[in-house]
Amino acid sequence: MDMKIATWNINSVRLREPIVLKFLVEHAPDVLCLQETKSPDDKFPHDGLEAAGYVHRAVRGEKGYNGVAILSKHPIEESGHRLFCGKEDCRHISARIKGVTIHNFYVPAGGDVPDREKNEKFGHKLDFVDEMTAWFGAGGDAPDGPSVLVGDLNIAPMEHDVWSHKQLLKVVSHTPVEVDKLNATLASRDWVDVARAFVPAEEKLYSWWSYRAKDWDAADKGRRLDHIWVTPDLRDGLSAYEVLRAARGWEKPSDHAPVMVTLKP
DNA sequence: ATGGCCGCCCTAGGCGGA
Repeated sequence: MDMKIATWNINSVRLREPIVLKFLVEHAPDVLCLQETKSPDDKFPHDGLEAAGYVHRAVRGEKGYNGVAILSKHPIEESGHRLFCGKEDCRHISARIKGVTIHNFYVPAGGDVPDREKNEKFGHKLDFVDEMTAWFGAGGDAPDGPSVLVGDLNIAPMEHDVWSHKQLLKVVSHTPVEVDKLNATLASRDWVDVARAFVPAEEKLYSWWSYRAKDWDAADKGRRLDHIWVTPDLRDGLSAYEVLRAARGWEKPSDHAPVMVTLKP
């Protein structure tokens, strides 16, 4: 049986519960990974999601910021999380579902200035990505076995993952130092970048459009910040990939669109 | 042409987003 996995930076799960439910009804993923839930666990909208059929949930939230969650139609066989950069912030959660370990990440945005001497948020972001690389790499102790890594990684690595490569080279999310570090994470377990297994590298592909643009759709100054990676043992099972761009235009939208992958056994 | 926008919080301006 196929397994459809979606990832979505929801920018407040309580405010956007209606469009989460709309997405679940219309696209029926087996698993939905959320970031920026901005909700303590005791205020998470469990009831609506339960009624929608997502009766298995692993949530890790805090007040006001960050927060990740994995919602599933199928049992969560094991779940866990790891702390990064020695912080208790809620930026990672994992769940094993149907034998596949799913990692859901919310990588720090990194602030405005791409210089760790002047901006400690940028340093935090770089260190966070380094720690991911070490954890998944040869000396790390991340779980073995078929795995999927999803989330808002806040880095658009390739030239056509941004609307203007040249204009964004010094903008946090597309600087060479960030891209190099993300590529090191990608290499740490020979992860497959699912988006680019389906969409040629020369084709523009985005998952995020700023709220500040007057007309996000017409301006189309997007970035591909949301990613789905799979371990090589899952490569042959990849059967579909989609960025649900339409959701960026829904009522009270998130600035990120949901991204989906379908895996065949 | 990035920012003119968002959402959160001990309700109102500051913080974080990217």
